[in-house]
Amino acid sequence: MTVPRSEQSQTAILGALSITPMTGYAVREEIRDTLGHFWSESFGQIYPALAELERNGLVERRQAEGSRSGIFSITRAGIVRLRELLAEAPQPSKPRNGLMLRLFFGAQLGPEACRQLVLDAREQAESTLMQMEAARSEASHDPGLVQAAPYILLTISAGEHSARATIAWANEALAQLSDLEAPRL
Amino acid sequence: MTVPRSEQSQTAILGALSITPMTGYAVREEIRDTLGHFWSESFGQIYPALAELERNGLVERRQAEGSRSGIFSITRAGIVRLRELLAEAPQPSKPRNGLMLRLFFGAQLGPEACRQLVLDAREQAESTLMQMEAARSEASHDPGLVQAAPYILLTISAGEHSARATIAWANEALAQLSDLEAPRL
DNA sequence: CCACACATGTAATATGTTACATGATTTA
DNA sequence: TAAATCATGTAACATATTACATGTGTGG
Repeated sequence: MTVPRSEQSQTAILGALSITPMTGYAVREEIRDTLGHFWSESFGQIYPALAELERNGLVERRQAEGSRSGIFSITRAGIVRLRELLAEAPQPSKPRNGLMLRLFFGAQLGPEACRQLVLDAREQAESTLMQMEAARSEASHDPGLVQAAPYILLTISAGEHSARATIAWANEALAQLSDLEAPRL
Repeated sequence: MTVPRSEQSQTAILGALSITPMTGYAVREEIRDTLGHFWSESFGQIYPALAELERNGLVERRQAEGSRSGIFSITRAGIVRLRELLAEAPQPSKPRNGLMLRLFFGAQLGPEACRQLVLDAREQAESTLMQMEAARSEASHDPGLVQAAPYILLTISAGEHSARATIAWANEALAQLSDLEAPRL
């Protein structure tokens, strides 16, 4: 029995290939562009993982004609494995929120710097919100995604809720930081 | 120049010690109990990091009298270093949200299992929300935290916003999953 | 033809968790 | 006094990023 070799990466990769066959390079682009807000994989994980998936017969590699690039597609066994992996309980990732760490010790950092951190966070959330809205219309209109669209929209909705919550929090936080900078008369 | 040796861990540890001196064991408990929702460190990081901080004169270790346990306290230089570290831009952590990964490929997993995942997420958010409310009254009333309280409350508020957003999203998602299970007549 | 994106892979490094070993202190 | 908790540390393992090496295809 081989070591789990990051089942999480396998799940993401098999999932990407369950949509359509593609190169390893494209798998990474796909994950970055569509799952980017809640998942990430680097080349250093993707290529070894693809090699192992191939050894285990979960994906197949075909040379595109007249090209050096290999197109990976998921096998029947790969689909079965993907469903197994998805059915496992999501392992809670250890949180590492640099913004919150800084604000928690904000008394050391001072209100000015904290204010700037919150402004940055709000800006980023606003950008995320716009990207989510773009992704929403994309997912709704792509005819290749009729099966997957309702589920993908669930994740987009989560991103929107999260971004809006961040913006609302940031506005409250900025008001409170102003009170700290200019203490009550 | 020594390798960065995870500046992030140093920040969290120096921050904890900036509140009050304590043992390495207590540092970990403190981080888990008060920063737990957005930060985590394991013993395997804390003890080596404390040893290096000591070598660099950023913390000092004193033996508690009649005891084998060492009490670490932050030095003047440690405070300076902490402020430097806090002033650095928070490095965005690569997201790995197992719930979203599963929902994204929910078409493979099926609506039933997705529904259960969302129910679990909602339950967890409700639990978080209660813990945040408890933390809020604790932080407001602890006389040792008068300086830090306004900043700590900022992070608690963020946790509350986030948890409420998750609950609202989950309710929407559950409604949409019901539609999928019982298709329109 | 030059720059850039596509494509694959490995090695070095960094980061992080878990299990283990060890023993003191506290509490039931 | 037995069990649980406090306390420190290390080693083995697991995970992940980055830089590098290498080459192909494509558009200006």
